[in-house]
Amino acid sequence: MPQRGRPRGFDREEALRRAMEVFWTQGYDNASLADLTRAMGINAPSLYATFGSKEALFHEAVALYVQTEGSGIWEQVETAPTARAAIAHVLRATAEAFTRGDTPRGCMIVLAALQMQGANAQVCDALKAHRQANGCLLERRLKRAVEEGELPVSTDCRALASYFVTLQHGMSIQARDGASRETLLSIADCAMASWSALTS
Amino acid sequence: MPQRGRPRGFDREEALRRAMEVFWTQGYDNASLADLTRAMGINAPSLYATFGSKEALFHEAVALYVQTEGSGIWEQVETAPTARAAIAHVLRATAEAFTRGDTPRGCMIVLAALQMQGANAQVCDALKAHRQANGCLLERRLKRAVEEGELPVSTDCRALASYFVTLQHGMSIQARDGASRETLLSIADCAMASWSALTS
DNA sequence: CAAATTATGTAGTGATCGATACACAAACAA
DNA sequence: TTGTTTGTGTATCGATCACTACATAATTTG
Repeated sequence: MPQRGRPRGFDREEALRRAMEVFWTQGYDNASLADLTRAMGINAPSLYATFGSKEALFHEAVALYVQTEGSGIWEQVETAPTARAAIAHVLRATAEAFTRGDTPRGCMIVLAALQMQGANAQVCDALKAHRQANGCLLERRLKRAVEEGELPVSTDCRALASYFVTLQHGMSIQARDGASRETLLSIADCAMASWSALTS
Repeated sequence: MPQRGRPRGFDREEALRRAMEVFWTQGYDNASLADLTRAMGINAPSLYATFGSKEALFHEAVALYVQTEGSGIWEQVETAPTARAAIAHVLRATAEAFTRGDTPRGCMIVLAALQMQGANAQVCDALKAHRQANGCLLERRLKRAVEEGELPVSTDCRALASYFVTLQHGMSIQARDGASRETLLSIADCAMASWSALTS
């Protein structure tokens, strides 16, 4: 039995993509159901029947964001030949992704929900977990570089990972404030110019 | 004539300070009038008679924040003997201010309003102006350091200022995510460890 | 005293929030 | 056909939003 009942009159993935863009630009709280349904081209009951609730829709939108937009930034961390190349790619890909022109500026994971009060606690915690996962990813890559001899054993991998991920978070603010791609790339260059000083 | 009519029944500055803390922790949108009046210990009509509107109250709260909380971070930029000392102080003072314990974590200017949509545009622009003013402050200090011979004339002051201010913004996210004072200080140390590599 | 002025508390404004009740439409199963 | 299942559109729900009308309290002025 393929399907029962009346078939859905819209593309679920396309609607989710539209919702992601709304959450990305406006954040979780500021994205009203009216904004979402207008962008998705559906009415509220269809949204609730398909996605459950505004919060469930947001979690799906975050998953889609990580899978599509975020992958170009973080996917090569493990496979890059060196930790230096991995982090250089993260920073440069960030500068490019945040100023693409056809997508909102900055990172949805950083910008969509920062005030953890009351009902938004779960939403905020989910984004926080994603942010911290990125930090852990960098830290693991740095530790591997120490094991492989790329970096000295005295390297403080946790501090270094925090440093780079903090810069990457700050680039979201800069992008939202209108920083150009050249500016963001120069920031990435500054960070990498100090690589040898940081790993000695 | 000292004052006419019924005297105000509460301390204006104390109420403003309470409002600042609410905006600081919850952001502009998420801070409801019910939250504000509860924290300030007054009713809505008193708030409107004294401050005009929620937005006007927010602007006053921002001014108070810059004057009280932000001053410890930025006030020594001009007077510090060297640009290096100025920026080192900014980063270390940031790490300490963001993890004080008796105040909300992170910077109100960075965290209080990031989604510039519709009615929040003016609020968002005001914070954006403050953020960019900090970047310009650092850039001017670096240019002065070039003029004074502390830094070589080849120094890209704008890129360097963007780099440090981006890191400072990212520290707000880290602080909100629970980073310890030691972690934030290690981030500041990483940035300063690369000073000589960045200024050559 | 009375008049004028300003602040406060109660109670409510219309608008919008996220979420739904309900009747109807569109598919399949029997 | 008839019954079952599922999606859609209208029209709303109670709660909360920022904000205020209005009567009263508290003070100074005359």
